[in-house]
Amino acid sequence: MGRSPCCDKVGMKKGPWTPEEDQKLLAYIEEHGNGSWRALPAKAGLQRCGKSCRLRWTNYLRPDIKRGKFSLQEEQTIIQLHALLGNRWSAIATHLPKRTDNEIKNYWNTHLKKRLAKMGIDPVTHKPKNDALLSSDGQSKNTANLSHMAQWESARLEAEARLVRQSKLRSNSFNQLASPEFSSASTSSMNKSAAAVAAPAPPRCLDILKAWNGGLTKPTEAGGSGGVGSVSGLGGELESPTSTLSFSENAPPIPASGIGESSTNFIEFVGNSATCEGGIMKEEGEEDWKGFGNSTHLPEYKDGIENSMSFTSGLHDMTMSMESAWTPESLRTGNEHVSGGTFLERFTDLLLNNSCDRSFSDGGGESDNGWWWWWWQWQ
DNA sequence: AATATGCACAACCGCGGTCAC
DNA sequence: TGTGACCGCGGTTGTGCATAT
Repeated sequence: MGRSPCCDKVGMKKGPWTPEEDQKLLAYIEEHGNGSWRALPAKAGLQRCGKSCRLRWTNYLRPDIKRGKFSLQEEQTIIQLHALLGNRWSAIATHLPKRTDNEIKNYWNTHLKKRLAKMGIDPVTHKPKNDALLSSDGQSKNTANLSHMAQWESARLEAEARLVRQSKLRSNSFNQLASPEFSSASTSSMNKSAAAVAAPAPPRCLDILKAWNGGLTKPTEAGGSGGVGSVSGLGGELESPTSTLSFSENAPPIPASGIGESSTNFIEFVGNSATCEGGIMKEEGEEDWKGFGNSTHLPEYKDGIENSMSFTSGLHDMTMSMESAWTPESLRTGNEHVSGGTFLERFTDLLLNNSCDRSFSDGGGESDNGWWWWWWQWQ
């Protein structure tokens, strides 16, 4: 469809924002919230178009924005999510609390993309440019599975991103207070309407990615039998690393109200930050995701999945297709290669595990390339 | 010291999706 | 149901700073 530019009015200022303009915008949003962006500039006394104001607010002035260098953990998250979602920056941003989609996009374009390219990895497909590495049968099978998983996760992550957006909207309209982190921030003087746009707690998908990668790739630390054992450790009820397949068959039927009034469920799901910690928020310890199969944790995720699944039939269809593609047998088959380790397995393993050992990275900047260098050496 | 080049990031532009009328 | 307004997203451009020559 498209539409004509909103800022073609004569006299609209463009270009960098001045501190005075920032102050005006902040003051207005503090006072009135950020309702209609189109009407906002006139009311706030700004010679800007609404779009420009919105951009300035969401990308710069918003109180819940973390600025500065991306951590290794954040880098890994971006890379993994980009592999799944592609350039869906807003969806990726929902899993990186306090980072904006614009910031992530810029960081990808200026740092990560180049780094991957340097390493001979296609930043679009996330595969090595020399695909000979993946030519053996088992690896092909694993790659096929990974592709299916990626498709499914992609759909689900997108759904989650939409949930977050919905949650944002709703919390905005109800003027609810945001997360404790926000309320304790230096900008605590911001009123409720401003606080309402603070980022919600991150969804749990990173838990799943980690559990998936961990289950597939991580040998048991107690000297167990490796990947297969790890998967079984996730529990018989969790045959798929993403835990969805068995749910689609065994889960109790979703109540009609759960579908018809799904938005309520979504908000509960998204807002339940307590169970989201296992993801990117938990940089220290990282213990939760390892215990993903824990019966106390599982139902919560299960609920989330069900809610997500009720969100879109497309997602459900994807799950159905996954059931044929990702069977327990295929999982086990895939894990036969764990001892040797396929490229993708080891790659994601490194992505996830090296983050715990900061000595690999961050201190050395570009020169030592951190875990990338480690991975490169392994090649 | 002056200029050229590269880099990082903020901001803009145009389009698609959604919603109200 | 069709239309237009609004919002949000992703791609692109512009600007300022840092480094190299």
